[in-house]
Amino acid sequence: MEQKQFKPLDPLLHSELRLAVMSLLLEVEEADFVYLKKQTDATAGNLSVQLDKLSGAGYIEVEKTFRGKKPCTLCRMTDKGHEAFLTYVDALQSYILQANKQ
Amino acid sequence: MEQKQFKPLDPLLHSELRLAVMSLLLEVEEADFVYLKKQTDATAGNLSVQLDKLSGAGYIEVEKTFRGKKPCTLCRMTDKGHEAFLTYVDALQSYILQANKQ
DNA sequence: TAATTTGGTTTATAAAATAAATCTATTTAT
DNA sequence: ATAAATAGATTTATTTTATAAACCAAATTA
Repeated sequence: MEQKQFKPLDPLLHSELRLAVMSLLLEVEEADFVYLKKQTDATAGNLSVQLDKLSGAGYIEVEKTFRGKKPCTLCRMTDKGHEAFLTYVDALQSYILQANKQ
Repeated sequence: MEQKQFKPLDPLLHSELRLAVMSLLLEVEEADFVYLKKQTDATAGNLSVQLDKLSGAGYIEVEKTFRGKKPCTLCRMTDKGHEAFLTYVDALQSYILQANKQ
């Protein structure tokens, strides 16, 4: 799909949960595991895996700290992630633009 | 992800190739296999599978005819598919709206 | 002190995407 | 006429992803 008409969709972002996480991190700049889990309504296992992928791609930074005695996993979007997200949103337009005109 | 903030994304449409096909069928109302293959730059195998899924969901109609002596697979979007596509595009907005504002 | 809850990770399973192989019929070249 | 190549796909196999289930350690509650 390297055609003119449709721009390729970054597979790392073209996932419901990862997209939701990135969307949240764009708003808040920093969020912990529990917050992300609640906002996305994801299971902990799924969230853990998807955060790993985003982190592995360098789209988010993950910092493991403690809040009091409990572990606390903090996430924030990197510049690279920010750029990738904007590129993804732009690419999406090539698929849905005429639908918006309906 | 049945939360208020993020609307669920129809898994049948949340696929690069199926989304591209639907996007094309929204424009042209009717297209054959070869045209869809060229416009999406997909492999024939992949396209065949994804057309089956869209057809199985009732999002497109597939008519097998002949053009001269060669087989010709015609596709068009159904009302159900049209509705699903618009709903999908609307749901997407809940993930990417703030990005558009950047 | 025995459950239960919190905050996760790891492993296993199911589903999806992609690629490779195959098939039928038709052209084109020999 | 026959072999090789092309068109238009489908089927099967492989890889990748997503999801769910199981698990773990520490902390809290009963």
